[in-house]
Amino acid sequence: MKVTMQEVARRAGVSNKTVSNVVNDHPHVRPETRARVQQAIAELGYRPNLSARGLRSGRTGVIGLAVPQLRQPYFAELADAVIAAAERRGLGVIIGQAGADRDHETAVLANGLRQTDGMLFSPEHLGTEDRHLLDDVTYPLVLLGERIFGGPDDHVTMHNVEGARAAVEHLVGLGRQRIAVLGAHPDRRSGQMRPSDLRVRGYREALAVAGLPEDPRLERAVAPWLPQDGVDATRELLASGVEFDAIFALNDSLAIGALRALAQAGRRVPDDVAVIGFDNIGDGRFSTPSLSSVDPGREEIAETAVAMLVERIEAGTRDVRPPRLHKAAFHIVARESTGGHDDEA
Amino acid sequence: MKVTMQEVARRAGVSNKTVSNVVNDHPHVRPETRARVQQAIAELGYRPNLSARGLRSGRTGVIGLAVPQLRQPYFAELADAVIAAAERRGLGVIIGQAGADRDHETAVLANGLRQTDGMLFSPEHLGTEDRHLLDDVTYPLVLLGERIFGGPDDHVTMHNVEGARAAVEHLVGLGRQRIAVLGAHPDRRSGQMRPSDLRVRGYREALAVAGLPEDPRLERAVAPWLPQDGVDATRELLASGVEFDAIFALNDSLAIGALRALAQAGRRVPDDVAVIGFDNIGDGRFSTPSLSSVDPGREEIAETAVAMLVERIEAGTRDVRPPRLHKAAFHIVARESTGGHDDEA
DNA sequence: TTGAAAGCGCTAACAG
DNA sequence: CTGTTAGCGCTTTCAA
Repeated sequence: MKVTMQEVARRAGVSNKTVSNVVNDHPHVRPETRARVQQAIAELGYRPNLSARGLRSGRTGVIGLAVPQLRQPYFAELADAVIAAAERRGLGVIIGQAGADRDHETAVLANGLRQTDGMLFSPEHLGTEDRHLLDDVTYPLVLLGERIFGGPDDHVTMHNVEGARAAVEHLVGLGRQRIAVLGAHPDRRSGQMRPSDLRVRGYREALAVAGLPEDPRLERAVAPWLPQDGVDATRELLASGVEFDAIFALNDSLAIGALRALAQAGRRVPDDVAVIGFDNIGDGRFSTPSLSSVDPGREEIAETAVAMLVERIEAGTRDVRPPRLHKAAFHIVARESTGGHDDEA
Repeated sequence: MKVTMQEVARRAGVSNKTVSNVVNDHPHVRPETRARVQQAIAELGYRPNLSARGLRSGRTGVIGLAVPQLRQPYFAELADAVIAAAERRGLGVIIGQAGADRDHETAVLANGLRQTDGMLFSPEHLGTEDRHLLDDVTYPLVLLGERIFGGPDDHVTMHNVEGARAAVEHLVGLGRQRIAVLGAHPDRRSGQMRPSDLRVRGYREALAVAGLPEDPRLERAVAPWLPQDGVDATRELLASGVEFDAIFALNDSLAIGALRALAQAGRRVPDDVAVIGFDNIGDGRFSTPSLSSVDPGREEIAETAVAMLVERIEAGTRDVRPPRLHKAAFHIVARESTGGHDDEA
């Protein structure tokens, strides 16, 4: 069942050092010796014990990824991309769900995920005011999203402001004048850098550029950002009686909820109301109508984050280099919900 | 940065054995000694090295989960549930994507996922004909789904035949007589136990019970089971000119594609065509119309699979006990696409 | 180019 | 109740 390097060495008539060299593709092994060792490995079914290797080398070959919940499509797709990026580098990925509350998130950050060389962390509840928690972190860490700023860690994020602005400009370009936004944060403390704050900022910038007035009745606060919340917010918007001819939902789940509530209320999309979301999750391609969105560059985010984490891990310590910030390229995906041509299905 | 048990022991004025006892909640430690050790641990910021523990104990405290792709909602939700179940037992989960092809799946099975005590494996391409691959597996393994039968491993799966039959009976109960099925396997080799084969069997059983004739034109082969495939299959069905008043899609992604294709073709759901899927993924609640489905008991599957794997791991060897098969309880969720009351949104 | 041997940090006998 | 000690399987000097 469990074969050790010793046994392979004995079988091949060499020392374990030589076996180790072969296993790790070190040079300076005579071809015939290598062949003999490889045969012994095959015959015995030897598989290196990664715990021992990890103990010896101080590396586990595994990175952690902490997200709020995998069942949210955005995070599932992100995890998919992260796993693929890690696999390309021969790394495994342990996924932790930091869950619904702040305490759980704090615990995940404090403990890291077990058995990993470093972690990618996408906080939902922790903010810049919790920056001090980062001081106690002893492992390489890359943050996803810009919830926590000012720490010593690398960040990989998206163009929240610019993407939102482009989304609203897209609506303006369709001639829409009364554009509602869904998903502003209920707690409007200043100085926050939550995705909601940034995307609302982009929304306002676009209005300003277009010379359209801001109307507080069009800014709907909702949290969290699940489809049901989109349904609720849209119903409230409809019930409020305020006129609107477009909705910018701060993520696609909200937008999908909005599509549903609009359909139930008999509003046609995009004729009566144009709808655009944010994230470009897979579901948006097949909703009815298909959903326009801001594609935030998920693959680029995953690839860059893993690359940065690997660099930090290989550098050995956490703060050798100044923190870096990478923002992935975004683009607008126009589908039926904004009158776009049905691009795919 | 890295504190060892030795240092904690020195600081607390005890031996490392005592520290070990404290860390692992072993009994027989005087409260005051325990307190002293805990204080030393806190002061030094000691964290046990899991590689060392793993090397010593032969356990890593991590299990593997191999699925085709995390971006498919069914697998994302399954992974979500598995991670939660594992976390309850203090275990981590490494997720591997066995991907699109058979070779990759074979490789994952052969190698296991690195650094794990055992694996949950949900094969998509491997079938019973590949059962011999299981002979070479040396780690505890629990299979999800019934693609591979006859090996020594535990299985956790769903009531594919019964669930499908119930779905079709639901449609029959609505008075539908011309029920199409989407997602039969293109390669109709006999003796296969693929989900598609089983669900088609349930479909036929329900027709037989209802006294409805089978019609090959109503059985549409499609693979894989992504939304686009549902769109394509539904378009072909429409183009074929065969009459139908209901669609049973073998999974929800296909069903969502079908809803889309029907909407584009101007067919009303459920008035003209009732639609039901299988899996009860989250998206179905918010599609337009909301999607009826068979809920396969995902939580139960995850919980049972993890429990079985833990048992196998603790038993030590792979074939101490005869293989077990667990099928989770299912139930029909009736939503708008079959004229059901809109239960949630 | 290969061998011998020393640990990595932890757990579990075994002693006391 | 607590200390001593021997490895777990691997990598890696240091020699040969």
